[in-house]
Amino acid sequence: MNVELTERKKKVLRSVVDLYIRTAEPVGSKLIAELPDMQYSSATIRSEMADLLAMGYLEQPHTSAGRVPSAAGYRLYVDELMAEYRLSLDETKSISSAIEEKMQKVDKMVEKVAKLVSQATDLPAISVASRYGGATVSRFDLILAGQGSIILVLMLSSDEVVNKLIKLPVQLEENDLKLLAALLNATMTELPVEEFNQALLERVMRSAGAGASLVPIVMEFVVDTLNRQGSTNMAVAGQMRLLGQPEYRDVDKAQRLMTSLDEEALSNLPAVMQNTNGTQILVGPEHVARELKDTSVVMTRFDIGDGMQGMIGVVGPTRMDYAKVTARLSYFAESLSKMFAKPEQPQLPEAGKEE
Amino acid sequence: MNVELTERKKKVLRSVVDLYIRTAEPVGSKLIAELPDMQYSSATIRSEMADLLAMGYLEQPHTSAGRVPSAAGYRLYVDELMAEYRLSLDETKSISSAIEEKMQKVDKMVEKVAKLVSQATDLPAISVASRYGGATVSRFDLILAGQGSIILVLMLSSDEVVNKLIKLPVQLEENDLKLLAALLNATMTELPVEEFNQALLERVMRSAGAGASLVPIVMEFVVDTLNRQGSTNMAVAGQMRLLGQPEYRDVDKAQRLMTSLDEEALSNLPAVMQNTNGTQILVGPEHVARELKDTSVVMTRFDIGDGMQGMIGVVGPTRMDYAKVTARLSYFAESLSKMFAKPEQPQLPEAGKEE
DNA sequence: TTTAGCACTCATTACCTTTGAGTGCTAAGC
DNA sequence: GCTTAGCACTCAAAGGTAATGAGTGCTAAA
Repeated sequence: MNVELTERKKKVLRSVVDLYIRTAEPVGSKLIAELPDMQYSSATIRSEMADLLAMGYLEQPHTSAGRVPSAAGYRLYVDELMAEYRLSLDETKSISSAIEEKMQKVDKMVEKVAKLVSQATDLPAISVASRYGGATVSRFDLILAGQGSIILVLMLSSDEVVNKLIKLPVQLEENDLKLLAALLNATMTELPVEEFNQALLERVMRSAGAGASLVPIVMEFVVDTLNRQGSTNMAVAGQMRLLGQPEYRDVDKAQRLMTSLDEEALSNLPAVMQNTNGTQILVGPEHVARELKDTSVVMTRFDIGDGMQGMIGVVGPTRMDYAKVTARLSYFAESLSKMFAKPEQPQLPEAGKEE
Repeated sequence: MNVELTERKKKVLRSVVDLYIRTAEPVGSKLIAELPDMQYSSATIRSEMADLLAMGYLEQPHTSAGRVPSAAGYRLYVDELMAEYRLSLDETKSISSAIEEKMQKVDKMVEKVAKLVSQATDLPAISVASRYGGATVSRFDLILAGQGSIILVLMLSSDEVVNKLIKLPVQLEENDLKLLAALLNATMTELPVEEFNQALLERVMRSAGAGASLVPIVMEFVVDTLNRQGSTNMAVAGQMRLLGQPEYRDVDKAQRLMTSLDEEALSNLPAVMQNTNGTQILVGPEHVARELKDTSVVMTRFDIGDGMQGMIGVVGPTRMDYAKVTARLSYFAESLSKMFAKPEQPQLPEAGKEE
């Protein structure tokens, strides 16, 4: 359809989007004409805007109102027109120091990241972490803990360590445990989840001797853990920030969007994870989702070590400050990747420091 | 001031509150007169209501409007007038089955409970868990995990088990670890957090031999863990549900309340924890908090085993269905207490079940 | 090709009127 | 002496109309 926009048209379009992002009000020709670096009169702007309207880049809420960017307009804006937003030193600093505070476990981390991103962008944020490879157990340990309690420690291929306290009616000796641990290590390490079946259970139990009654419990826990590992972990934070946006003064609208977030986001994101890995922007109706029409999503991937990848994103009105949001999100992703790249520096002896 | 209310006045007051809770609209004399078990005419009701107004139990938004309960009116209502709400079988079932799904760790649990409570009451909910006694380490274990990695396993006095993967540049033998573990168990168990000081560190390091470089790392982790154990854990969920309430159609109001929740709740709750341990209801201006005027809080304690106590509560408009909310909350608290009372039933061998 | 000018459109706002729910008071009834 | 019917009065909410003004489209001149 349209071959190419003239430079002037682009300039006008950019101005419209910029202004609309700032004010959330339809922008008129006069306003643009008064912009410092705009050398044409409002009449000229008017005719340019009429063209842009015809081309589908702008929309008109009603006859005598200013113009508003259409979805296509936003698309063009984010793809070509948008000025790079340069993060100020303050901004990078506050993001970095926020991330600095060590994140403990992965599931906790996901929540914290969501919260931080939401804070940094003043929009609702989503954070997802998921493993691509299935983890396996790389090592079993059994520790006797007194009064018939046993601690089961699993070390996973992902270098994570999980444990479970098992209270057994049976009395077991230190030696029984050693034997059982050896057996488990011999038969159950490096196995993907799928292979933990009834057959394996029976085979192992037969050789287990005194500790046989422990085996099913161990297996259940292993399967549980590996499944949990494989699953996706996601968190939403700062939903309330939507209310700060003028387009969601309508409570019903805000509510509808927010309730759809939990389920909706989930179904959308896998698709994105497989695609490009820069920052991705979904504008309005491009969504698969049903009623997120005047809503946009900006998201970025980041690397976590150990076979995991993460994604952070924000949700907001189509009229959001894409430049700023993108910049902050990217910086966030970068910082996170960096942080995970040097995990748990071989720590130098230094005690008593607290978060 | 007022000595006692006549039965009839009480009946009228109860009707006003009941109706207002249902409709969120000022209630007029005619409406009450038409109530099935009300044997007086609207004129009589009117004069009774005038009295109640004078006594401060009712308020009048404007001259020609119906009446609305005042804070004092709500207070009287929840203290004396409120009819017990009987949970239906359906309700108890859905609450129970929601809780049934095992909650893993305490911090995860807090969030889950908040979510469940919010769901059950359709209001924003808070959930807090905190330990009263300081935990101690009751057992140390060190496990060699290949490539210079060591797994440190702590068993706490609360029966929780935590671990940490330590990557050390130094190479340590199985035997070194055994010795170190024995040393740690001899010197660092049963100690409250406060005693982990520089002196202890130095003393232990002196006797540690080959594993000396590990000691500071272990200690840092221990201190960290014990502090975390002592700290309060709290979660807020379902903030968005506020928007469903007509009094918070005003977005600004909802937003103000919600932002104040995070900090405010924190400062309020300790006070309550120490007080009564039934269900407690804070009505409107009784709050310590600043701008929670037409907001009430209903909360209940519940027992977690192992030196912990929990609290669940909801936040909502003063006009909330106290009876229903209280009933559900109490049932929740009971179920939770019960669940924690029989933790981790000595499990019978049974494998392959998943959540 | 650009711009000034002007008639026109239409959402928003302000202002006024109407409506009706609900009250307070008084006088009659039980 | 309670209770209740009746009635004038109040006032928020709803509806309807007019004024306002931002912004447009078009035309004619520069």
